[in-house]
Amino acid sequence: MPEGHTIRRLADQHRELFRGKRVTASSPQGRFTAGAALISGEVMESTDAYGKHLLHRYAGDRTLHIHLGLYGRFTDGPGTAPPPIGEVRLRLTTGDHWLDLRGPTACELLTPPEVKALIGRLGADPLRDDADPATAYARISRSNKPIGALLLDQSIVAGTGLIFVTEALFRAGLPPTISGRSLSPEAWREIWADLRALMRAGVEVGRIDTVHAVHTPEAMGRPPREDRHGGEVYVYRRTGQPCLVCGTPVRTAPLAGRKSYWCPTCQTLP
DNA sequence: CAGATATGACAAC
DNA sequence: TTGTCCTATCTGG
Repeated sequence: MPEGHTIRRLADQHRELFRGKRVTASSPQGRFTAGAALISGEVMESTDAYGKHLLHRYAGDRTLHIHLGLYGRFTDGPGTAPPPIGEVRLRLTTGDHWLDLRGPTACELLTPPEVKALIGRLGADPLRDDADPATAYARISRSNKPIGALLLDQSIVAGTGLIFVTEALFRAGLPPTISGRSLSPEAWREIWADLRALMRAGVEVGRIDTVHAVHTPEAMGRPPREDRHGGEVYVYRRTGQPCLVCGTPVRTAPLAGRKSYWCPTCQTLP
């Protein structure tokens, strides 16, 4: 669920729902009671998304910082909120709409300097116009680490997760294991532009579809297929299945504590 | 019903 | 590199 496109959509949705409104906040689960008390009754002024980090800004320089991690989810609905089901860390209500948050890695109030520090340690976000891809490439081209790990490093590129990285490397024809040092400036330009296009499409559609969302010759005429994550992909989590382009079985291997997937035929050395 | 798994990140070895 | 955390859902028995 949560790569950068999801966070951007949530920021847009929450802005639409709550900006300029006085919200009531609570923590039915009890793990954010003190924080909820501080924002309850305040007016939400704006929302923002930096990489995978979601910010709700309230009057009085109070910023709610949320990071969904691997399991975090929001649910919402119109009208009055139903009795909380499960572990609801945070509930925001206006009377017109309610919003529940479960399972986040982070749900905390930050001071302005803390917000600045948070944003400062994030790399280039393909979904933001203020992103600086040149600095990201400077880090990449200086590293011996595998490109797959570098693109997942949020201090280099922010908002990319395993699906976007895996799929962008497939589309670039590069295996996830080549070193950052071996990535040419041209290859980086192509990957950066592709990440921007793929993630923007993800924001539009609300799911990741790297096969159809951005036009590619091999995707022509292929009907969309629902995956577990709600989209369609070339190689992510398709271990052993035939590559959609050439038919070679998709391979997998550990990568920086995660899993990489690639087609050994389509993704060759630069 | 136990166990495995999940689009993430961090601390501790 | 391994372990830990946060929660829900899907699998197999």
